[in-house]
Amino acid sequence: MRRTKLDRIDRQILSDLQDNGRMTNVELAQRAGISAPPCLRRVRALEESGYIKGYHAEVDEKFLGYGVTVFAFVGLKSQAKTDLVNFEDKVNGWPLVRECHMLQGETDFLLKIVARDMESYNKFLTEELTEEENVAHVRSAQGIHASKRSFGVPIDLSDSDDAVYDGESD
Amino acid sequence: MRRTKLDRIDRQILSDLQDNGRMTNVELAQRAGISAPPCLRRVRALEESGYIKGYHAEVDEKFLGYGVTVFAFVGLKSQAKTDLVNFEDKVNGWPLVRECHMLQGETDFLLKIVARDMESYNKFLTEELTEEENVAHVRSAQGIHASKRSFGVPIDLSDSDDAVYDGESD
DNA sequence: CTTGAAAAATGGCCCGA
DNA sequence: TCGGGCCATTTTTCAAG
Repeated sequence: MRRTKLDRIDRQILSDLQDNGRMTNVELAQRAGISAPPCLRRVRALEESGYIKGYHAEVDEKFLGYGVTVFAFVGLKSQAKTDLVNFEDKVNGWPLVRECHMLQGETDFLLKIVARDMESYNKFLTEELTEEENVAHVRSAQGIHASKRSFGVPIDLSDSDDAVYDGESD
Repeated sequence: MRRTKLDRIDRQILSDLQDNGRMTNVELAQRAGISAPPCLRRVRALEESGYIKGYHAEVDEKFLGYGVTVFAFVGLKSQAKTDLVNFEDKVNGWPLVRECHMLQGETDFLLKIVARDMESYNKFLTEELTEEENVAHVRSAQGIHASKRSFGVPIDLSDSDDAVYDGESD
C-alpha cells in the first residue's frame, strides 16, 4: 500500500501530472528521463498507493454561468460529534458548496460556495444554510477574483530523498 | 472564440472530464452517446474556447508531507491598485500559498496555505507574510480536515439549453 | 530496457438534417 | 452547412521477453 520513499523521478512525475493531468505517458517518461514502460508502472503505483487521488479537468466557472464565489464562515450551536457529522452530511447534499473545511478555533467551518449570482447565493443562504437547526451564525465574504490558484501541493524536484508521509490516509 | 451554447452532450463531456480528467476519448464518447471523432472535436473546441482551462492530477498532500492547511485572512495597509498588484506578485512567489482570493469588505485577501507542519507555517508567517511592508494584519485559521472537496462547478446535465456565460474571461 | 500486439487518438471523407 | 459516423493512419498503452 504505502511506499517507502519517492525518488526524484516520482516527484517529477507527480509534479508534471499535477500541472498537466493529460500528459502522455511517453512525454512523462521523456521529462522524467526514463522509458515509457517503467514510467507507466510508476504512475500506476502512485495511483494505487494513494499519492494520486484522481484527475480533474479545470472548468471555467464564469463560462458556465457561475459568476460568484463566496466564502462562508459557519458557526454551529453544538459541536458534538454527531452534530458535526450531521452538518457535514448536509453540506454534501448542497452542490453549490464546493469545499468544506473544519477549522480550529472560534469559527467551525469554512465553506467555499460557487453560485450563479449574489441572488442565488442569498437564496441558498437564507433558505438552506441558515435554515439548518444547528447553524448559529454565518459570515459571508464574497470573492472578487482569484489572483492565485495553484493545484495540489508544492513538489520539490531536487535530488533529496526527503520527508514523505508514512502514516494513514485522512 | 466563444461558443454560443452548450448542449447536453457538451455538458456531459465537461462533467465527465471534471470528474475524471483522464477518461479516454472513446469512453467519453460512449457516455455522451456519440462516436469518438466528433467527441474529440468537441473536447478540443471546449479546450480552445476556454471552457476547459486545464487538467490536473489530484495529489494527496499528507502523503507528500504537507500535513497542515491554514487559511489566512490578510488585511493590507494600502489598497491602492499598485499595492494590491504588488501583494499579489509577492503571493505568486510563495509556493506555500496555493490560492489567493481578493475579498470584498473588511478583510482584503484570503490565502489558502499548505505547509509541512505548524512550525513551518509559523516560520512562513513571521518571516515572510508579516514581514511585508504593506501587510497590516493576519488572522490564521488552521484547517482540521476537509470534509468536502469537489472540483470545479456543478454541471446541470438536463436537456435545457440554459445559462451559459457570454462575456469576457477574467 | 526493448519488443510487439492491442487500444486509443486523430485526420479525411462522406452523409443526413 | 454544420455536425456526426466510418475508415485508415499514427501514436500510445501496456504486457511479455
